[in-house]
Amino acid sequence: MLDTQYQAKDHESQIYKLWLDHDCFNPDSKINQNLRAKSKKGQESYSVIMPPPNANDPLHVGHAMFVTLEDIMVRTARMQGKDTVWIPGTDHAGIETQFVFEKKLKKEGQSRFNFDRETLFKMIWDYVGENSAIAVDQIKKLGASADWSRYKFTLDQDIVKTVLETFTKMNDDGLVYRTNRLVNFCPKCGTAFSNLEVDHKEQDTSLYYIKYGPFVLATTRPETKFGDTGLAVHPDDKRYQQYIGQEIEVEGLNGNFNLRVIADEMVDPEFGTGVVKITPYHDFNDFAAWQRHKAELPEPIQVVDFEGRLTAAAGKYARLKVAVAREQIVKDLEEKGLLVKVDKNYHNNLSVCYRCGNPIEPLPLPQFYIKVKGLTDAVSQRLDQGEIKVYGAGHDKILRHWLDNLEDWNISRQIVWGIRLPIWYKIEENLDAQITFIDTEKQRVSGKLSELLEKYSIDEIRNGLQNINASIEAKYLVSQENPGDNYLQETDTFDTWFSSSQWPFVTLMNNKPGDFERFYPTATMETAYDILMFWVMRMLMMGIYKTGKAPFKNIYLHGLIRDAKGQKMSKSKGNVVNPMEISEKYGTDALRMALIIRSSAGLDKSVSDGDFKATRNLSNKLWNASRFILLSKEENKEKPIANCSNDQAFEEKLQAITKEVTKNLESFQIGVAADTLYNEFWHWFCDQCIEESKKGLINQDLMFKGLLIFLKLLHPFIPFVTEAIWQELVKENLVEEKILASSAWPE
RNA sequence: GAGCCCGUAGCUCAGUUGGUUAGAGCGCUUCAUUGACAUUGAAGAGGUCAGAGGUUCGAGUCCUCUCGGGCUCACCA
Repeated sequence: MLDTQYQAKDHESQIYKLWLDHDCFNPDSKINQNLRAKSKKGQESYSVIMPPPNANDPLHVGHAMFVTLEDIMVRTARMQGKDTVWIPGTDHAGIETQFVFEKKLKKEGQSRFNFDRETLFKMIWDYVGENSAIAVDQIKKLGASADWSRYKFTLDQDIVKTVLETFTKMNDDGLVYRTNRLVNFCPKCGTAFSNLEVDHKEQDTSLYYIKYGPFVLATTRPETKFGDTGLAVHPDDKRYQQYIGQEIEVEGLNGNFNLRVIADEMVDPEFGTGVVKITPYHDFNDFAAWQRHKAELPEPIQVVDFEGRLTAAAGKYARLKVAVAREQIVKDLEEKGLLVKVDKNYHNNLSVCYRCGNPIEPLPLPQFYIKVKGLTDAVSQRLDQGEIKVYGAGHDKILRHWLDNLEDWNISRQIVWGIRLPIWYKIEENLDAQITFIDTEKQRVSGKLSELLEKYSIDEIRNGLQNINASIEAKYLVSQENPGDNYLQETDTFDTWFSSSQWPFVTLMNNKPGDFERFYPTATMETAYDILMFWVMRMLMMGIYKTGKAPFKNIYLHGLIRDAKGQKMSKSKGNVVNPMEISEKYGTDALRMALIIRSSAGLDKSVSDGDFKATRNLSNKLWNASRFILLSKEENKEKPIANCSNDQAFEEKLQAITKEVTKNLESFQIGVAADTLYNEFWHWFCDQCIEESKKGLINQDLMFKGLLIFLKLLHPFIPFVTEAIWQELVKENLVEEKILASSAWPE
C-alpha cells in the first residue's frame, strides 16, 4: 500500500528508467504501435524538434520551461495516439563555447594564439565531450519524453554534411557573396558578429570639440582621427557653403594634412558644430557616406586593428590600445591647443559585444554574406497565408518587422569552434593573402603568403594555420571536398545560427530512414521569445528555402522566468533558480507544474519558493486521493455496485473537464489547462466528490474511474507522480494499460 | 525617435470569437479534524479590473486618448 506522503526522490529515476525500458518515447516501439493501432488518430504525425541546448552547459530554469512545455505537448499527442516523436539534440554553440574554453585556457596561462586551428578545435572537442553528458542527463531528469535513439549533435558528421550541402546550394543559387564591409568586430573575442549579436549600452562619455583648420568639430572618438578622409557638412548649412568641395589644411598630431569638405544630408546642422569628420573604416555612417561620395574622397584608412590597437597609420600612437590612445591623444591635442572644449556629460549608446560586454569596433573585413530578401519574403508570404501560426503576445508583429527590415546575413565567424566554410583559395591565385600560422618551432608567424612561401613549405603553413585573410578580390572555390594540395581552406567558420537554422530538417534527414517524409514539417516549434529572430526566423527562412515547406506549423514562444519580485534572474543578483535544486527539493513534477501553471504564451512569469511548495502539495494530494480511493475500493470489494444520486452529475462534469482540458491543450492554452486541472482535481474531485462518496452519494467504482481520468489528464504535466500511482494500480491488477505514458487519452 | 507588451485581491498572476454573483496560488482572520492527505478541511475578509471617453441590450475583454512600468529596434558624429 502507498505511503502517507509522496516522496518524489524515491520514484523519479526509477520511473524514467521504466519508460526507457519500455521504449515509450520511440514512435517505433511496440507499445506505441499498439497504442496507435487502437487510435483514430494513428495516422496523424506529430513531431517536435527540441531546441538544442549548449552541449556542455548546465541547464537553467529557461531550459526547464521549454522541456516542460514541449513534454506536455508531446506526451498529450502520444497518448492521443498520434505518431509522435520529439527529437533531442545539443548545440556546439560556437562563440559561447569557445569563449568559455578560452577563459579556461587563460587560467592555465595559455591563449588561443598559441595553437593552430586544428589543435584548438580538437581541444575544444575533447572539452565538450567531457561535459556533454551534463545537459542530456538534466533534460532526462526533467522528465523529457524525447526519443534518445534519435539524438543529434550539431557537429555530427552527417549533420555537417547536410549543412554544407545547403550552403553549396545557396552558393549555386547566387545567394552567397563575399564583400568588404564594416563588420561588428569584438577585438576581445576576435570575431565579427551579425547585427543581432550586438548589444547597446547607455553610457556617459565625453564629446570632444577639436579644431580642424577653419572648423571646430565634435567627436566621441578622437583616436580615429588618423583615419579621417574628409569632412562633411549639411548641404544647406549657410555657415559652411564656401567650403563645400574645397580642400582644407588641418593641423594634426602627426603633422599637417588635407581634407576635402563634402555636403551630405546625414549631417545634422544642429548637433555639435554641424561639421563631421568622415572616418569610413570605423563608423557605419561614415562608411555609407564614403560610398555615396567615393568620387570626391580618397581610399579609407584603417586606424584600429583587429586586436583593438591603433595601426601604423596612427604614427607614434601605433600599437596603443584604443582607450589608452584616446587619453593620450586628447592630452596631446590639448597641449597643441587643438582641443577647444570637452562636454563630459555626453550621453549615448555604446555598441558592446553581447558575449563579453567589451566595446564593438566597426572594422573593415571581407566576409561571406547571404542575401536574405528572397528568403524573408517567402516567410512573410507563408505568414500571410496563415500557414504558420505564432503564439506569444505580440511577437508575431515583431517577427514581421524583422522580416521586412532584415539586412544581409554575415555568416563568417573568426573562431575555430564551428563548421569551417567550404571555401578554398588556390594558392597561386592568392599569393597576396595575409596568413597567420604556428611554425614547427611553435612560433606565431604572420605575413603575406608569397613572402612566407620563400621561407616555409606550404604543408608547414597548412598544418599550423591559424588564420587566412584573403584579399578583397580573392578568387575562391566552393567545395565540400578538398580540391587539392594547391588550395588552402578558408579559416572562418559558420555563424552557429547558420547550422541551427537548419535544425528541423537536418535532424530528420539524417535520422532513421523515412523520418523526414514521416515527420516533416514538424508540428510546433516551442522556444523562448528572446531567440525569435536569431533562430526561429532563420529556421523559417532556411526551411522554406531548402524543403519548400515551412519547418513547423505552429510557433509557441514562452516568456522568461523571473524571481518572486519579477526581476530578471542573473548570477550577479544571486536570484537564480537552479532547476536541479528545485527538482531535488520538491520533485520534478512540482518544478514543472509551478513553471507552467497560469503561464501565458509570450509573457514572463515570476516564480518563488511558495509556488513550488504549492505544486509539490498537489503531487501529495493526488497521491493521497489515490490512496483513499484504493483503500475504499478494497473495503467495498464484496459489496454490489449501486447507483448513487450524484453519479450522473459526476460523470457529466468529468466529461466536461476532459473536453475542456483537451481543448485548452490543443489550442496552446497550456497554463489554463494546468490551472483547470489543478482546481477541478483538488477542489472538485477531492474536496467535493470524495466527501460525497464517503456519504454514499457517488459510487465508489465511479470514483475510481474518475481517478484514472485525472491521472491521464494530469500525466503530461506531472508525469512522475501520475506514473508512480499508475504502477501501483498495475501491481494490483486494476488497469489494463501497463504504462501510463503510453496509455490512451480519455475522450 | 519607432514598435511591441503589461497595468485585475496585500504579493505573484490566470481570465482566446464581449454574456449570469471577476478566479487561483501565497499571505491574512475564524473554526474544524481518528474512513486519504496538517504538504488537510470549512467559512470568511480583501477588487469602482490604472484613469477618462466611446461602441454595445451588455465591456476586465473591442476602439480612442492620458498616465505608469517593462522590452526591443534605430539613433547625432
